[in-house]
Amino acid sequence: MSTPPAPSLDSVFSAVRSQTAFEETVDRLGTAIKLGLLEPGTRLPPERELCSHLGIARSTLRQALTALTESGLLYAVRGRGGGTFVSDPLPPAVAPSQELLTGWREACDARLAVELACAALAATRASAKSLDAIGALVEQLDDLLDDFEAYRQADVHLHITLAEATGSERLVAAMTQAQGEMTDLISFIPHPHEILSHSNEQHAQLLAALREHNAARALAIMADHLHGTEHVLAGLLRDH
Amino acid sequence: MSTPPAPSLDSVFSAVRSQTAFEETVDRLGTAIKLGLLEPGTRLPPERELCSHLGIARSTLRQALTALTESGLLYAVRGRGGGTFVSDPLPPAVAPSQELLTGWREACDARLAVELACAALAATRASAKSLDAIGALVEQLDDLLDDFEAYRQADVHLHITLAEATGSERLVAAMTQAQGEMTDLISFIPHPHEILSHSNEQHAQLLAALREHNAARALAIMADHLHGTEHVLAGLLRDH
DNA sequence: AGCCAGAGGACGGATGTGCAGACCTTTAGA
DNA sequence: TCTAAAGGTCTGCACATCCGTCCTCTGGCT
Repeated sequence: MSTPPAPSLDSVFSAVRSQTAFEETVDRLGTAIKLGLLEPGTRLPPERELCSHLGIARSTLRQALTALTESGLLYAVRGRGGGTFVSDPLPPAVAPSQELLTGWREACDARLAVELACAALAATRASAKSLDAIGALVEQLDDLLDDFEAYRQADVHLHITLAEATGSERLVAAMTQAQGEMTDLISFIPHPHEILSHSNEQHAQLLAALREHNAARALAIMADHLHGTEHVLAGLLRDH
Repeated sequence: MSTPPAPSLDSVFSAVRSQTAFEETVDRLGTAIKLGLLEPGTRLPPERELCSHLGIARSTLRQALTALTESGLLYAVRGRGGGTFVSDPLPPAVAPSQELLTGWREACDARLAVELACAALAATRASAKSLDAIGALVEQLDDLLDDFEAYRQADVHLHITLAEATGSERLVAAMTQAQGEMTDLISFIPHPHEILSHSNEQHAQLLAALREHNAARALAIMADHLHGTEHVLAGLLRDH
């Protein structure tokens, strides 16, 4: 007896549609650009090199580059010394997609997972060098409290640097993706000076906790930090 | 000036190889079976139905079913009233793959992410019903301290139920995958009575924290809970 | 006994993705 | 002027997947 309460199998039998290499490439590069990981003006590696890095054929890579060029994120220059460059300035961001709006809570949950793990792990593993890199970003953020675009970009850098401090490539990739989703949501919300200021204070506190190797405290601060944006989003998107 | 310290772009330019629908299906079903989500003897939905649920063609689904049949996890019965069934008993587990052994730390990190998020979110969101389901599993686990196979299976159920309590489908999927990876690692480690007993005490403590809506405490307990297995693995796999 | 329905099993063509490689075009610099 | 380095184009092939059709088996109903 006591047949174990089988968890629902919806997740096992739900749709299994993996992205194509083309779509995934567009996604990866597009996100990297929007997050500022690839800054405007940056030159990408030559196609023949990049495609081997990505493990795809050049024709496939070119499909992705063409798509990104058409959406204005990249432009290509022919001839020797040419290449593919990140647009400068970037085109204005587009409104978040419907899927993202309806799934915003899940996106926040996914971010929560990555961020909490990074906070906990960085507290035990982060090298002094990594912590200094984070410290530099905290200071930098203090000068950007009045320019949300710039602030957000540096903020992304900080969080990705945190992920790198854990030494886990999977977490870095997950963090990048999570930040990409969040940026699409966040960029349309007003962020006054005092909000950003408070947010960066939390960064500083987090860093202090990491320096003390206090994982529990790092977790608490991070949870609080994320609660902020989630609360704002909840207010704005309640209808969805 | 102050060119922001660009995080390394390795993660942006790293390989992008998506699984085929066939592979993903084998994975999903195989993991579900190994985790006990699909119990031995269970009959799968008819192929024509299942393939539409999964959003793939029947021929593709059949490839996957054939692969799973050949590895002994499934068997098919022809004729009216037939179907595809989960083998009973299941074939003995195979040794963990080399990739998993070399990447065990990343697998643990990924699990940490999912589990922490689930603990934190369940503390605020879990319904009374969900909590009762977890409670039932905790009690059930207490009777299985001497049968690691059975214990592990119910343990997986508990953690997936925890994920379901958050209401986030993504977390449920991530938890399923994470548990699948961990099972391959864990199943070859000796787990004496006292270890399991201690582990289940932590489950009980976690449940208590969830009932109090005490997210911070839930996080702390979960972090501790995971630390246990990670420590054991670290000892055994240090050479890898 | 015979029919029928529901299940797995097998095949063949159509389609789209992706790969591999050769070749063309543009352009800066030697 | 020639060459090297870059993007741009084309063709052919391999393979995964889809879709539909038909076959085979088998328990239950008439």
